[in-house]
Amino acid sequence: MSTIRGARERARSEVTAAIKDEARRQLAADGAAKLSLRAVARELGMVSSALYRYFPSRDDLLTALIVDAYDAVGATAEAARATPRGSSGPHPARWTVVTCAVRDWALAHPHEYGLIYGSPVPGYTAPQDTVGPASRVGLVLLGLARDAYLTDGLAAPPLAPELRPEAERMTADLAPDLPPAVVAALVAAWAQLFGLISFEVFGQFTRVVEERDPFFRRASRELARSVGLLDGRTAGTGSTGRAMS
Amino acid sequence: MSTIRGARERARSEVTAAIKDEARRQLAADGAAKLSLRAVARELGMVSSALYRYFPSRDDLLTALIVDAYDAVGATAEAARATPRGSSGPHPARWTVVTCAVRDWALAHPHEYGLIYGSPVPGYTAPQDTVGPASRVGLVLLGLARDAYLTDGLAAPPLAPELRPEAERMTADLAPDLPPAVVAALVAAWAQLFGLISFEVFGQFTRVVEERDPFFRRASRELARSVGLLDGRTAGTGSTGRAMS
DNA sequence: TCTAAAGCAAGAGCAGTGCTCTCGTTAGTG
DNA sequence: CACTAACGAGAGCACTGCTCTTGCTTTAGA
Repeated sequence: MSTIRGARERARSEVTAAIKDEARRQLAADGAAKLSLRAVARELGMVSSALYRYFPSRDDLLTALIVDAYDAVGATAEAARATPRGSSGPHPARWTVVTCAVRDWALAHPHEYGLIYGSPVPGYTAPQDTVGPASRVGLVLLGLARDAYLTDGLAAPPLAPELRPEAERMTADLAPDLPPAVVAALVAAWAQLFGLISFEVFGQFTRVVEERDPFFRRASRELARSVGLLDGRTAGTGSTGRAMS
Repeated sequence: MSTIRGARERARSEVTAAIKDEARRQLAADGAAKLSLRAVARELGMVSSALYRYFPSRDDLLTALIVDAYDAVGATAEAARATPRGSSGPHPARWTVVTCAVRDWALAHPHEYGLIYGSPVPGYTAPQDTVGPASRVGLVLLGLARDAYLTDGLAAPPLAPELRPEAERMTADLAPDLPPAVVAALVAAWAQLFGLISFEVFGQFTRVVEERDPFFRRASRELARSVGLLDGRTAGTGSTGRAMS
C-alpha cells in the first residue's frame, strides 16, 4: 500500500536517504564533530531550514546514522556467519571469520565505528531505537556458541560463585538454552573483542603493534577459547554445559 | 630558577591551570562536544580572545586535557600497584587490584575517559605529547607481568608461528626480559581490558549486564590468566618463559 | 470537482561558536 | 629610564544549530 500511496511519501523517503547519504559522506570525510547540517543542506542544494522537515535536530540525524551503522556492522557479521567459511568447519575458525569481518568493517569505516563504539556524542543517553540494531553482532556470536553447544559441545569456562546469579539472569534474558558460564564468558568476550578493534581503529596500537592481522587472529582465537569453543577434534570431551545449567 | 624568575610566569601558569580546571569542569558536566572556549573564558571573567594567549586553539586545550587524563589514569594505576594489596599476594589478585582501580577511575570520570579511550575528537591524529602519558597504564601491567615472571614464573601462553616475529619485535621494544608470548598476550589483554571498561562506561552493558562488579572481576581474572599470571600456589609449575625466549 | 488541510522550500533572523586583528596598558629587562 | 614583550579588552568575520514566517504545491475529504 505504501507503493500506491507513495508519490509524496516516496519523495520524502528519497530525500531522507539523500540526506543520510550526504551526511555519511561528510562523516567519513571529517568525523562526527565536523558534521554540519548546513553543509549537508548546501551540498544537496537546499536551504538548511528545509532539512528540519526530515530530521528534527542534528542529534536526530546522528542517531539515524548510528542506527544505520549498527545495522551495517550487524549485517556484516551475519553475512560472515552465513558464508561457507563462517558456517562450517571448526567452531573457533567460524568465530574468527565473524570477528575478522567485524574488524574489517571497522577499519574500513572508522568514523562510523567511532560513532557507535566510541564516546557517546549526542545527549549522553542512547535513544531506544538503537538497542535492537546494537545487539546484532552480539547475537551472531551467541549463535556461534549455540551451534557449537548443539554439535560438538562446549568446554564451559569456570564460573565464580559470586557471578552465578548474574550469569543466570543474563542466560534467561539472552540464551536460556546455554550454560550460564558460557553466556557470561561470551558477554565478556564480546566486550573484549571490541576493545581490540577499538584500540586498532582509534590508533592506540600505533608504534606498539605493527603486524596487526596475526595479532588480531591470535587474540580472536583466544577469545573463542575463553567461551569454550572447541575445534571439533576434541569434540565433546569438555561438554559440561547441560550439567552446569 | 623558575620560582625566582616567577612573578609573571607564575601568574601565567596559574591562569593556565585555572583555564584547564574550568575546562575540565565543563567537560565533566556536558561532555567534550559542548566544551566551549567562550564559556570557559566567561566563567573565568575574561574575554574569549584573552584565552588564546594560553592555548592557541580549542583543540590544543582539549589536547592538554587529554594529556592530563592519561596522567590521571596512569597515576591511578601506579598508585594501585604501590598499594599493599597491589604489591603483594598472588599475582592475579594484584592484577585485579590495578584493573579495578582503572575501572573505578573510568566510571568516576566518564567524559575524561571518553576523551582518551573513545573516538579521537580532534584533528584525527593524536599529538606526539600524548604517547608518553598514554602508555603508563600499559607499563604498570607490564610491570606486574615482570614481577610475576621474576618471582613465581609465568605460564607462557601459546604463541602461533605467524605471530612470532611481531611478538619478538614488541618484546624488544617493550620488555626484552620477558618471553615474547607473554608480551603479545599482555598487549592483547591490555586492549581487552579497555574493551570491558569502555562497554561499561559507554553504556553498552545497559540492560545486558547488571551486576557489573563481579562480572568485571571475573573477566579481569581471566585476563590475568591469559597472560600467564599464576596465583603462587602453583608457583613455577608452568614457567616456560625463559625456554621460549 | 472544489476546497480545506497538510506538507514543503525558502528566507530572515537569533544566539552562540572558534578564531583573528587591532588597540591601549602593564610588567619585567637592558 | 626607556623598551620590548606579554597581556586583556573589544570589534568583527565566518560559521553553526535552530526558529519563525511566508508563500506554494500536493493530498485528502465533502
